[in-house]
Amino acid sequence: MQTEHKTPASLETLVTLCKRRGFIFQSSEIYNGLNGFWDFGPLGTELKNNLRDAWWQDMVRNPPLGPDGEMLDIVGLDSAIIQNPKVWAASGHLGGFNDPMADCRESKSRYRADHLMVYVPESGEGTAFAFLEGEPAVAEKRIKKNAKSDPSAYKVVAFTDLDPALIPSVWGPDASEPGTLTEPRQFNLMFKTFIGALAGEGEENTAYLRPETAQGIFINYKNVVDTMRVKLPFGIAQVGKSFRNEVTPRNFIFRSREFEQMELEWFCHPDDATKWYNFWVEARLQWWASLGVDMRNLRRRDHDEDELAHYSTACADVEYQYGFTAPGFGELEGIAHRGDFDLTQHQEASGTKMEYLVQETNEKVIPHVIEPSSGLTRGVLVLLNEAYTEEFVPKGNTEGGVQLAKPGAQVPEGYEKRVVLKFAPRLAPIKVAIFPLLKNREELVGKAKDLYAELRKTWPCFYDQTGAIGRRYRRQDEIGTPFCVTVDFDSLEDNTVTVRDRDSMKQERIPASELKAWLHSKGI
RNA sequence: GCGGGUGUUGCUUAGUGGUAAAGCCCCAGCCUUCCAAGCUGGUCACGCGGGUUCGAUUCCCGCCACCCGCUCCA
Repeated sequence: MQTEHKTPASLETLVTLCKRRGFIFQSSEIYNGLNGFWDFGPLGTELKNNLRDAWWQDMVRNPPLGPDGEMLDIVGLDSAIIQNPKVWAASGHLGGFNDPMADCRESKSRYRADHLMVYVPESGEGTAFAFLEGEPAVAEKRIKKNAKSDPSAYKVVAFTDLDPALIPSVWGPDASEPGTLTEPRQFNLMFKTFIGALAGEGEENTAYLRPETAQGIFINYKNVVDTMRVKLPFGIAQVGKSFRNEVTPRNFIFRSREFEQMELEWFCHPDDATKWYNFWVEARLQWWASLGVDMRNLRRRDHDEDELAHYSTACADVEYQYGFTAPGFGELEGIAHRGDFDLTQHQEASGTKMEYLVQETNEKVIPHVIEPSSGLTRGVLVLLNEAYTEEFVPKGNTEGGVQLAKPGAQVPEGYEKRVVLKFAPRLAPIKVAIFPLLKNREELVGKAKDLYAELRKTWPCFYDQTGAIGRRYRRQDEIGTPFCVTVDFDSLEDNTVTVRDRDSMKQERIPASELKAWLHSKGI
């Protein structure tokens, strides 16, 4: 059945709901928060774990069948967050991205500070004129025109060596007045730390929090090949935290400085790499759809050649129409064809041979790598976006059914608004809620608690006896609990219970003895 | 990092140079035989730090966080 296409929820709506219902909190909130960091509350933790477990189940333990219907071999890994800094030198994360940069506030240009030179008046007083190394003409012209002076009255100083107090009097290369340049700043996005309790903050003690989980896989590639009897092609998967010192964390948990990734590195023969690349792009798109994400909100976007990263020969993103990007799309997962870049880099930097011997042909190859790299944190945001639904439901009963609320529409006469998170049952933080119909009847309460004690052995459950039954249903709707079980007076007679479905709001009477089997059949 | 905006309880709002009000939510009690009912009571807030002032949630400064636009996203 083709369902109506929902309008994406605004970010503000989601942030508010997440806080109110215990999904996601601002990190360090009681100390005014910390930009770019978020804490997962009780329900957010369950949701995130469920997404992670679904990925692990569907990628490592029971991956999809390959392009020729064959079973794939993928093994798991959990590498350290802090690795030898040489890893990041070899991967390219350190080199070339570690230079101090200066911005021009006016022209918005960004300069490598070590490429900027400055004409400073010998007297030390007055405007100084900056120019790009090797292009002093602009500055010399200005000295004559604006300072009515001659370059010989100036000395040339590197911008990086300039007294910071003089920066406000520096005239940038393409500014229309002095004082628009910022102080040089480091732009490396890796978090630095220092190893050893007594260690100083010297270069020799510096280490980095990993900016991606992928490198932990590459540096263990040989260990896995030597111990796990894997044969090409095979995959190594890892889920874990990564850290990037983003210039601008934005959009709730979409871009945060601490986040989680779910990454697969698929090692294959170079001749087959294109085939596997295409396979994984399609497989990953399908996987998100299998979680109940509306295909109309997903799309594949192939990177243009000029936006490919230095390591990549092809890359496609799985994009999602987030509320804050709509009608556009934002990245959810990237599938990169990394070629043999990483293994070759580590082979050269470490001296460890990364070749794989293909027994059948006695051929030694450095495998090529296809990397489906997915954001677990972003995945949670997608699930929340996708699940969030506003509906109009008839007051007092459910006979009139439910209808999707249009943004800004008035609630129709006789209806009221319901907020419901329509998570796939597999992903819902709480699977079953158990209620006694009334809390002032001991028999109902006792039986409901017995049921709760039994069900919580198997599933995350929630017991609630507070308020009217309808209120309790709505509370569960708002956190996405797929099933509510109510013990009523009939239950005392014939040992049946009612199970109320979150989406249809319909009830079904089930013998208590069959409840577990019934719930299992619903995919929770 | 730059520019603009915002900041009163969990949420939505009111208000004031003399430390704050309401609705919803939440909690407790009563009631209630299935979809946010009712009654009674209750908890909870002026983002943080300075300054001015006898006194600041209110005025000023700084900071922090969030939102929008740039920038960034290897």
